[in-house]
Amino acid sequence: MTEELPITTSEWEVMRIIWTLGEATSTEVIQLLVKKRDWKASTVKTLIGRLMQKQMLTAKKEGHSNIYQCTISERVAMQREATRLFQNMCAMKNGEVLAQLVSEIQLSKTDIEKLQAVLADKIKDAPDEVACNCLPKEETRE
Amino acid sequence: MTEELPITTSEWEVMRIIWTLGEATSTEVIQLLVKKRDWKASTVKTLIGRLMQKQMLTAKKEGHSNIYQCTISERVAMQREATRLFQNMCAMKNGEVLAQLVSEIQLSKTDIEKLQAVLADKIKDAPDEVACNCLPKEETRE
DNA sequence: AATTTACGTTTACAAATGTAATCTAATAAA
DNA sequence: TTTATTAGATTACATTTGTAAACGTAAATT
Repeated sequence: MTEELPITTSEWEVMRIIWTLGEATSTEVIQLLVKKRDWKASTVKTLIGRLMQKQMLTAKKEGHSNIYQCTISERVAMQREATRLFQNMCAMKNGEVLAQLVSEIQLSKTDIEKLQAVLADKIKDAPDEVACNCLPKEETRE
Repeated sequence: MTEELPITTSEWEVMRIIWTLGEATSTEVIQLLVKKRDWKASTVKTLIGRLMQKQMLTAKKEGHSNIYQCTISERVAMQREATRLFQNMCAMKNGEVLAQLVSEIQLSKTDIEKLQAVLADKIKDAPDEVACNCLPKEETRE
């Protein structure tokens, strides 16, 4: 039973650091975020505390202090956010939005090739159009 | 100076209905959301009120009641959300996440072709890899 | 005309979030 | 060993969000 508590925007900053470092002490996280976000040390401590409660982080004691690790991979967390977002938006417009997004963000050659492969496969049984799912039922404007 | 107030998840439900209908009375929105989300009429009214404050909706008087319209297009709103999301996540992993996303969501043939065109163009000057931007500066783990 | 209903506005209230100060116990420095 | 510093835990507090009831006035019904 994986917990589904959402990670907030601020908490996300903390997670990114620990994901990237693999593990980290509060001091390390604080240093980086004080620089990046201009937060007070307390703020970062609070966020770490909340992430512990949400079980997004675990800590192993190292003398007096803790070393924190993430309980979920960055990939999985990102995937969840992205999927959740698109599921809450109009299915009919997802394609266009995605196209625009793809054109905006940085992608490596490898990323692009992977995307091309996925698309080449997907186009085989793609529908001619995707219906809008913004209204419940088949309520239509009369 | 377009206002940048974020639309919350609940408010988003209201917007989707009005976007789809083009314009709508509170009664219409209430009917649909009571059905879809099981909210009380009051709740929907509150959300409409907040969206008015955030200037995401405008109203034209029609007798006693109002007819609401969105001040921003669904496409643009979706685009913003999607862009904002990806900008807050690891640039290095965006590609993989996107690939997974593309494989999961519904896309029409046309959508796919559009994506393919974007990618074909983009691959020309794509970098070999995209750097992780989760840490500020060039702090590296020593 | 009297009454009920509908619609917009105001008020309510708990939980989540952003941001932080303070307290306490342990460790390091003097 | 006394003192200063650190690190985690507790408390704080304003704003936003989710969810809704109550209120006042215009409109529709009786």
